[in-house]
Amino acid sequence: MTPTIKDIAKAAEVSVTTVSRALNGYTDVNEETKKKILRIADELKYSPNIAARSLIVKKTKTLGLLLSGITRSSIKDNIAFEILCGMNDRSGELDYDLVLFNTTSQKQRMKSYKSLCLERGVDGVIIMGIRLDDPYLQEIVQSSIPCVLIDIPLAEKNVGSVSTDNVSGAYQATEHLIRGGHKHIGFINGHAQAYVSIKRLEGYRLALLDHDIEYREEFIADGSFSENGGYESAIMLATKHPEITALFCASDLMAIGAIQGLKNIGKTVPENVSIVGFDNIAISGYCSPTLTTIHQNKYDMGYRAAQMLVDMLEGRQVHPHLTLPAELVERQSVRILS
Amino acid sequence: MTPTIKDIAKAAEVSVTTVSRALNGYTDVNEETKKKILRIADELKYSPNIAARSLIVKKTKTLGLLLSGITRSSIKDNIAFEILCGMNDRSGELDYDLVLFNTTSQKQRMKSYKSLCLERGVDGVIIMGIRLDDPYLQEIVQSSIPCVLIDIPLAEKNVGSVSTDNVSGAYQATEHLIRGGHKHIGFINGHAQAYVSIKRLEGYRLALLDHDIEYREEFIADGSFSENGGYESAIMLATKHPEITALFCASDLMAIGAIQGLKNIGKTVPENVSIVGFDNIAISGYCSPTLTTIHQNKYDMGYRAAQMLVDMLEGRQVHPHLTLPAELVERQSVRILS
DNA sequence: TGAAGTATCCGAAACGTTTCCGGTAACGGC
DNA sequence: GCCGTTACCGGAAACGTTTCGGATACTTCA
Repeated sequence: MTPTIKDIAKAAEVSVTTVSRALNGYTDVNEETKKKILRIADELKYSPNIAARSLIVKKTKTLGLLLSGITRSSIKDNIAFEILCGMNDRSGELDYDLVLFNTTSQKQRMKSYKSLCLERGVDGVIIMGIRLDDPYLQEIVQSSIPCVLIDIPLAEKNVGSVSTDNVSGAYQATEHLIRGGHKHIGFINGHAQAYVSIKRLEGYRLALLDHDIEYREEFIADGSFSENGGYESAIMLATKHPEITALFCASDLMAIGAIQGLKNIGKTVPENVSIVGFDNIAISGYCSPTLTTIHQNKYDMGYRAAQMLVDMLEGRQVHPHLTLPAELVERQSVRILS
Repeated sequence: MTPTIKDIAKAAEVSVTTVSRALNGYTDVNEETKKKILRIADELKYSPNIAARSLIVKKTKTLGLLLSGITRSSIKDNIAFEILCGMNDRSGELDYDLVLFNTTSQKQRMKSYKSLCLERGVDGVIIMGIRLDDPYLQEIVQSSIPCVLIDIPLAEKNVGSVSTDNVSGAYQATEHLIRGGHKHIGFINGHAQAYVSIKRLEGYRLALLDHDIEYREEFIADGSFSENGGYESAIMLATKHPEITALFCASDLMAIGAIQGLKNIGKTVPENVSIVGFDNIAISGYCSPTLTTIHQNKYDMGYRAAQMLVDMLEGRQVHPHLTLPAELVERQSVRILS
C-alpha cells in the first residue's frame, strides 16, 4: 500500500489534521513539527491522493480537452497538434494537467457535454473543431462550466474564445492577389458550418469591394477543408470559369489539393493560376511550389486559450474574446502580373 | 449542486445501497425499482462522481501519457501527434480517458515518476520520446505501475513496448541504395541515447555486410534528429568524403535538412547524391524532390500501445514486445545508377 | 494573581461512492 | 408447522483528504 496522511500522522505522533496543515503550508503549526512531518513524508515517499482531495475541495487542477481534430484524418494539417502543444506548454507552466475527452466513440457521444465534464471533474474545458450545428454547442452555452472555444466567439457567461483575425487574414490574401494584378479571383472555402469560413468569406468580399471588383457567387466553392475537396473545387472552378487567374483557398490543405487539381487539367501554379492558402501548415513551406499563405499562430492560440481558461478559473478578469493577428507570408505560389 | 446518489435514494424512497446497485447493474434488485431508479437518475441528470468512486475501487479508467514530443520544436515531424491519434482512438473505444502529463515544467520535473502517476491516479502509463539516459527510465523499471514504452523494449514485469522493426527498416533503406548501384553510402543517425538509433545503425551495417561493402566509421554522423542537424551533417559528410553518392538518414526531417545542405554546396538530390529517409512524415510526400523513405505506421503504434496497456490492466495475457513492420516507400530522392 | 492573548494542536464531520454483512418476507417442500 | 431457499433491500463502514470549531498550555500585562 502507498502511505497515506494517516501513516505520517502515526509516525510523527501528531494528528492527521496537523499533517494536513503542515503539508499545505498553514502557519499555525510549529516549525519543528512541520520539519519533522515533511521529513517523514519524504521518507515514506508520500504522495497525496488527488481523488480524495478533490472530493472535498471541488477543484481538480485539470482541464478537459474536446478536440475534434485529434483523429487519423487530420494528420497532414496538424493544426490541432500545434494548438495542443501550446495548451500543453501553458497549462504545464500553470500547473494544470490536461485530459483528452473521447468524443469519437459512440458511447461517449451519447453522454451530455455536462456530464462528461462533471464525471471527469475537470475545472474547465477547451473546445476546438466543433461545428456550428453541433448539438454540443448548445449544451456548452447553457452549462455553467467555464470553457474557452477555439474559433467560435460565443457571448455567454463563463465562455471565452480565441481565434485568428480571419477577416483580416482573408482580406490580406485577397488584396495580395489583387495587388498582383489579378482581377478574377476564385475562392475555395471550407463549409458553411464553420465560423472561420464565414469570416474568411467576409474578408474576401471586403477586399474585392475595396478594390472595386465585382463579387461573383459562382467564383466560390466549398472544399470542406480537405485536400480532395480543394482538388475538385479547383478543377470545377478552373474549367467553368477559365478567366480565373487566382484562387484563394481557406486552408493550405485545400490549396495543395487545388495545385494538384490544376496540374491535372494542364494548368500550372503560379504560371497559369496563382494560389494563396490559409494556415501556414508545415507542408506549405516544403511543397512545390511553396505556398504563399496566411500565417495563423496556432501554438499561440493554444497557449493563450489555456491562459484564458485558468484566468477564468482563478477568478481573474479576462477579456472574453481574443483575436490573434494573421500575417501574409509570401512564397512561390502567386505570380505578380506585369 | 449537482445531484448525488443520495438525492436519488431520497426521491426513489430506497437506500443509497440499492441505488448504487441499480446503477451498476447488479442483479439483486427488483426490475420495478431498478426502472424507477434509472428514471429518476435520468430526470435529475445525475452523473456519478468519479473521484468518490475511484477512492474506493482503485481504478480510474484513465491512462497517463508521458510524451516528450508534445512540444513546439516537434511540430514539423508530427510523429508524436500521429501516435497520439492512435492512442486516443483506441483508448476511446476501450472507454479509457487520456491525461497528458507535463514533464516539461520544472516543478513537475522534480517529482518522481511514481508520485506523478500516483497523484493523478492513472491506471497505467504510455511513455514515448524518452532517452535511454533519462533518470525516469530507471524509476519506471522499478515502479510497479503498468506501462508501455514506445520504442524502448525493456524486459521488466509490468512493462510492455511497441516499436517499428528498425533494423529491418534500416536494412531495406540501405539495401535499396545498394541495389541502386551505390557503393559509398553515408549514414546520418540520430543520437547515441536513442534506442532506435542503435537499431537503425545495426540494420545499416547488416545490409552493408550482406553485400560485401566495407563499413566505414567516418561515413557516419549524428544529426540529433533535427532538420538543422541533417543539414550540417550532410555538408560535412559530402565535403569530407566526396565519393559518397548516397545518404541514409535516420529521420525524414534530417533527410530534408540534408537535401538543403547538399543544395547549399552545389549538389542536387538525386542527381549528385541519393537520399532515403526514415519515418514517412507528411512533408516527405510533398517536398521537392519527394522523399524515398521507410514508412513507420505511427498511428498503429499508438493504437496498439493503448491496446496493450489496457490488456495488461485488465489482466489479459500479452506479448510484451510488439514490433510493427517497416516498409520502403519509393519516391524521387534516389537515383538508380545504370 | 488573574485575565487575556497567542501558539500549537486535535476530534470529528464531511465529501460521494462502494461493499460487506446481515435482515425480512415470501414461498415451496416435507 | 417448520425449515431451507430465494429475492430483495438496508445499515454502516470504508476510502484519504480538508476544515470547522474548539481545546490546551504557555506567555504577557496590568
